[in-house]
Amino acid sequence: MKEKQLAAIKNILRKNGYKLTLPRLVIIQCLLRNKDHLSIAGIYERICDENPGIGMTTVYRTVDLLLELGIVRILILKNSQPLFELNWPNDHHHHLVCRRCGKVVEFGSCNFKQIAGEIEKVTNFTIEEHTLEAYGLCPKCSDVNHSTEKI
Amino acid sequence: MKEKQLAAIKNILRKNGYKLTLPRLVIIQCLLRNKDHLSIAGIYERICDENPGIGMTTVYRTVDLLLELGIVRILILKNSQPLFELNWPNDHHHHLVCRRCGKVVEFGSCNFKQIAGEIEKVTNFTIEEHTLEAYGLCPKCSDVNHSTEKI
DNA sequence: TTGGGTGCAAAGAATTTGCAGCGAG
DNA sequence: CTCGCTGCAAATTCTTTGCACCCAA
Repeated sequence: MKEKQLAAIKNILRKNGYKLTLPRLVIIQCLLRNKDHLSIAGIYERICDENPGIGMTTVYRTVDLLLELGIVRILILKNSQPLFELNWPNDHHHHLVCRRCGKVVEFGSCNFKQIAGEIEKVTNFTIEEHTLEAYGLCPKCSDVNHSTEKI
Repeated sequence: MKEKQLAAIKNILRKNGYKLTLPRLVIIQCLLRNKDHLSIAGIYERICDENPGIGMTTVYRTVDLLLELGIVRILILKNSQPLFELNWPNDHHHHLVCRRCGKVVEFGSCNFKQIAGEIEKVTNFTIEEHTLEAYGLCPKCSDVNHSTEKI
């Protein structure tokens, strides 16, 4: 089933006249393999051992391309480099971030559409997309927090 | 009434043992004067003419301090440097950004609290804050868009 | 008076660009 | 074959740091 996703991505590249080169394939597979959200450096680290040839520059350029084609979504969080994740249709979700350990968890519920229309009416903007991030403490870090307070 | 706000900020600095220096005063007044959201460079540009002595480094350090003290809020948008705005209590709002011209408009409606509790229950996170940004086209850029399509 | 604050310059990160050679289509 | 893609290194851009001097409290 990852095959199917990979094939879909290959198709988008081809349809838009881009070549499927080895570095691009490696980077896409890296994103498919890691459900996590990876930074540029994170992607680079995970591929450079097995593919010593591929440089950081190529990671930047490939991720840029994938962003343009809508294959990848950027995630800009506080106190962190920009992160990237594959952007599947009908996979609308947002992120919950632990301000202590940086753990990122996805959540699906989002009732923004309920108010988007209202905002469009008031502002005359056309809303195309939105981002929503929540910050707090993950269960583990909440515990640490409590025990520190007891000291 | 800006006097009142300025006094409040001075108080926070004093209470936390920080000095109210000229550069800090100038930067705070710049933020009070400009309801817009300013980047570090934006703040610097607006103050450096009248205050040639103040360096970029001080703007970085002062904004960092104001962030720590909760006087200022950071706003991280796509395709833009981080922006900063004064952070008043009971002024919960979010931002609507034009993806073409970069115009930023504030909106107040936000029904996130309705689902925050639910997310906390499912994930065991403690949610402390959240950010919500909507992207689209402002009225002016929508028009441009239409006329270009007609050509 | 005195330690925190500042400016400058230099260091460090992060990202982009120029260009010659490589390889997918 | 050909032109898009890549790797390297250098250039830019953004941010942080070290240190001597300065000034608000």
